[in-house]
Amino acid sequence: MAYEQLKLDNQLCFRLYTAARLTMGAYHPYLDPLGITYPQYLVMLVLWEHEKQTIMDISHRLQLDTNTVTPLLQRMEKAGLIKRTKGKEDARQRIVTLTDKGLAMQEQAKHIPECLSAEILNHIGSIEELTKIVPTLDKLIEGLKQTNNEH
Amino acid sequence: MAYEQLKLDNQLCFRLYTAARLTMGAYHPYLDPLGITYPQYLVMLVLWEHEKQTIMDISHRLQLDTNTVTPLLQRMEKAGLIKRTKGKEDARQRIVTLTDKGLAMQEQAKHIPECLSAEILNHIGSIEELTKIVPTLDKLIEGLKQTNNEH
DNA sequence: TAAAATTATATCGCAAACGATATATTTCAT
DNA sequence: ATGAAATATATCGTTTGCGATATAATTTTA
Repeated sequence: MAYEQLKLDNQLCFRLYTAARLTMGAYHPYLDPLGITYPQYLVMLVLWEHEKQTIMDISHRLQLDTNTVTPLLQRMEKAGLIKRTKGKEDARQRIVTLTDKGLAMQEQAKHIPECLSAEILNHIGSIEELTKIVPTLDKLIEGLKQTNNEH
Repeated sequence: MAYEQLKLDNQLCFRLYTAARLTMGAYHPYLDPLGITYPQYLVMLVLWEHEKQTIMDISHRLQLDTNTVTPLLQRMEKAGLIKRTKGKEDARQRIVTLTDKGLAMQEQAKHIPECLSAEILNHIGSIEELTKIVPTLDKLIEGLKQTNNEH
């Protein structure tokens, strides 16, 4: 009935879309106790790596536009995880820093990656198989950044 | 500063999340002329494969809950792409079928997959490398379905 | 140096996702 | 056959994601 290339099972993107959503779902049991969502967890990862960052830094790092990141950070500020202060050198910028609460959360979060790995390992056999696809995903991401910039 | 395992570059999920979003972005130039979004495109793929489906069928196929699919289908019905009729045997069910407009869209859409492939190929070198990760993604997805059902 | 272009962030509106809850219909148990 | 459990779908509320637009500060250009 349908064209072969239009079948759902032949769509790489559908797999990425589904894998991404289900993986975020798998984080739920670990992030709920911390009171943060998966995108907020990503922001925390970025800030735990480098304490002081502008909105631009964060949005570049996460490949998200500021119209997504700004409200995200506003909610995180309201939750007491971060502070947003005006830049001194460039007053357009906002400097984002962790609060004590945000910094302390790192200790509670440090086991999350291995918990996730263990849980997936239970159902999939080998983690090596997953690490093997990382370089391809990175290439794809780099390629798509360019593709999307052209339009 | 940060724990090694908490670094963003060590997160598989972040790659999936980013790859999925950027891929959806790459569909934009092709889906905009059709007036549909990427999730709506997925629903069309499902319906082009099997004309008559219940909400359950569609949501199982796309791994989405009905609370996502129902509003999606309502918008698609308003756009004149599908019809939703009460099931005759089981009145709880809704049978979703394509309108003429929805069916005709298949012709306009049939080149989209190869356009996407070509575009990615431009920036990444080989499509084979991408097809190689498909079995791993499928295993991951199956594993995550189970993981998420346990909680 | 004043106007124009650029840059950094914010706001708005809409479409997804998804947890929680509600409603209607069917099936099951007694 | 009737009340209870299960099933299919819908609704509500919140957070994301993102295009479009606005605002404020900086840099560039004439």
